[in-house]
Amino acid sequence: MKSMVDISNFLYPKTLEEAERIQKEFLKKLVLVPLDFSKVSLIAGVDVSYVDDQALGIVVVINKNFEIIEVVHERLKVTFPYIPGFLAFREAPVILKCFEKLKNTPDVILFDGQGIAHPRRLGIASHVGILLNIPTIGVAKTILYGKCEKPSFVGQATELKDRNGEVIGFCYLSKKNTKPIVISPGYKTDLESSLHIVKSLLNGFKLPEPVRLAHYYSQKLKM
DNA sequence: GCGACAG
DNA sequence: ATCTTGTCGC
Repeated sequence: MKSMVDISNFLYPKTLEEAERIQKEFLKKLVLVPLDFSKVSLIAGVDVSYVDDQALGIVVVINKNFEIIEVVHERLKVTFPYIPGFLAFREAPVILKCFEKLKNTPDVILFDGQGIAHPRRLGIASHVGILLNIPTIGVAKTILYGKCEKPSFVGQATELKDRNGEVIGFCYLSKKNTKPIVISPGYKTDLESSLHIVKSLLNGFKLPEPVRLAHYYSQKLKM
């Protein structure tokens, strides 16, 4: 996949204030529209793990039959600390590096983290989606921002709402004896389509297959 | 000022 | 995320 990202400026803020300005600027570019899963053929999953001060990024591309089409990985020294609300500034660099190497162009990308379920609507899924101009969805293991009632049975989705009561995502019980996952649209997807797509990719596991595989490979690559 | 707080 | 063994539940 060809690199079309004008890296450098907004990728490495020097202060939190600068990072917040970038998020507010990116918010203007945020687009939330339905994504027809029937027109999707390639789905990517992204994950990042760490070894000392090195970030290991992984992108796994599968088709709708859950067959692995491509896997790429890259390493990059981390330059930004982990600060809730600013995860993208820590992980986007190595993720973008992976996409520069990727030959396929996925129709939608699933992230391990939030989409718009974020204080400024700019979780890592939204952030990277804007940079790549590819539809994205956030699939997190815990809530960063917002409140929702706990789903009580497998398959139930409860609305995740912000302080104003606006729905920004869903808490979804994808499997028995597990914690609900947090689903939110990232970019060029919406609430309904992001939930539908994630459900379609579960394949019996807690996390959608692309994300599960990405996490699996990122861990295995360190052995 | 006191909690909450993706990976 | 990462440091780490066994263990409860399906």
